[in-house]
Amino acid sequence: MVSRKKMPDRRRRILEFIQEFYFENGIPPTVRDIQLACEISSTSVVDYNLKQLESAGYLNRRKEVARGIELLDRDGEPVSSAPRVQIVGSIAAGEPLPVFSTEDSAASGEFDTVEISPDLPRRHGKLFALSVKGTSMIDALIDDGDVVVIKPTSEAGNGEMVVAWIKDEEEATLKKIYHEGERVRLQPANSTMSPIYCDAENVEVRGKVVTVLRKYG
Amino acid sequence: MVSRKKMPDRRRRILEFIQEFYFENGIPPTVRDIQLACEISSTSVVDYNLKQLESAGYLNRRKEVARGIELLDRDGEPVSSAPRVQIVGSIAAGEPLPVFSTEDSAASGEFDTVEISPDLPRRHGKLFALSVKGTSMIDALIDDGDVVVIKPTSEAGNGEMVVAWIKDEEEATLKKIYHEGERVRLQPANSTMSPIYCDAENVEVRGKVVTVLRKYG
DNA sequence: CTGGCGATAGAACAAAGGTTTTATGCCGAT
DNA sequence: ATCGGCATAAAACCTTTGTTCTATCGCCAG
Repeated sequence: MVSRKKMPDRRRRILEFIQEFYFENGIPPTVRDIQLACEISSTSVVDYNLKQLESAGYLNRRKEVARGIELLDRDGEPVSSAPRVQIVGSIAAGEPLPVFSTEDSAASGEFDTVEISPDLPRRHGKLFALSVKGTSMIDALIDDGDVVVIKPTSEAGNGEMVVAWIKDEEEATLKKIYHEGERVRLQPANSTMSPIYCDAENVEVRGKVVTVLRKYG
Repeated sequence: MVSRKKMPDRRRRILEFIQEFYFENGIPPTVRDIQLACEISSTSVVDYNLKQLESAGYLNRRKEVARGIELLDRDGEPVSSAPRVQIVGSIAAGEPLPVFSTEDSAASGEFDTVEISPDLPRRHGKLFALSVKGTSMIDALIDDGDVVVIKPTSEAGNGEMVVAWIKDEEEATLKKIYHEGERVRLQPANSTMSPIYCDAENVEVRGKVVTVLRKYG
């Protein structure tokens, strides 16, 4: 994370223009596109400001490459047109959930990934995914082979679908959570199934489900 | 729609490389990037093939603009970074499905839309979506408020999840379809539900489910 | 006042990259 | 065989575009 504070009007205007241009054209603007749009008298001024923006962490510049500006998000990651999240493991009742530290997901690129809708990371930030094994989650409307996209968090409001770790059982499940005083109710999404009640101390929320991806065909 | 038939290997390779490059770098390749990657001896050959691809409707080229290649989908629309499909109506057992002509969906912009993963239109072409009302589809792992993304088609293989129109009943359902000689079995995804059997003549496939979108939180 | 610093200018350079021109090999149809 | 369309080549050509150099202006602390 880099400094993100006050910035000259013109610089801000340049940044906004880049975003707008990229959105409208699918390719980044050239230095001279920026110069024209922002009514700047010289390309060197654009270059100067781009360098500032780069060291402030707002963008990358590929050297000596036409349209080499690459916008970065607030984590310094490139704003890709097709964001992907890693499938860091699988989840199934009775089996332990793999260790997932939010941090190391950027490391090792040996995970499978799934493409997700671009507005998800915009709204929720860093995400990861779990592959669902078996039909044991069918009560939560989640089938074998589905992929659940998870936002890491240790807190969840009532009714949210969460990855809950039950310490006693060393077991992870996907359920709706309801806080009821000293205890926690883990509620399947299907009314024909009965809820599970646990001591609040015994349940640890690992993340909440943001979306489910199911592949047909 | 333009001709989409056999194409020389090299041409196909070029097209694939462009897609790959764009996906990996967020910007289109240059003529020389293509030349290098596809082991072509001259930029003019690349140019020649690009012109062919352009008139075949696979891409646009912005004249005299660096990295001016713009990929098109099979309807000739630019491949946007965040494709959206229209929610043309809702579906619920017992209620009629709204009329949806694949054509007019481009008209009137008064529909709600949902953002979808970019690779869906790449793979399936034109899509639309239906909002699911009520929990009557819960047997198919689809909850109230879910949105199903549909690829319009009148044919479906065994086991595919389809929007089926039952003529007699004037009713649309979301089920897995199995062709069994003279009749058709419409199978819920949940084993506790019984299949519906219909005369093959009485069932009309309107489209197949490509994905389900569910919003949490 | 004056040196330092951020921001702006104008102009020119040089590499990157789109386009064109001319020539050649490879068929399949006539 | 041979003519014409299709695909490939090699080499320039020239616009676009990233980069650099030098100079200026406003502001502020010392």
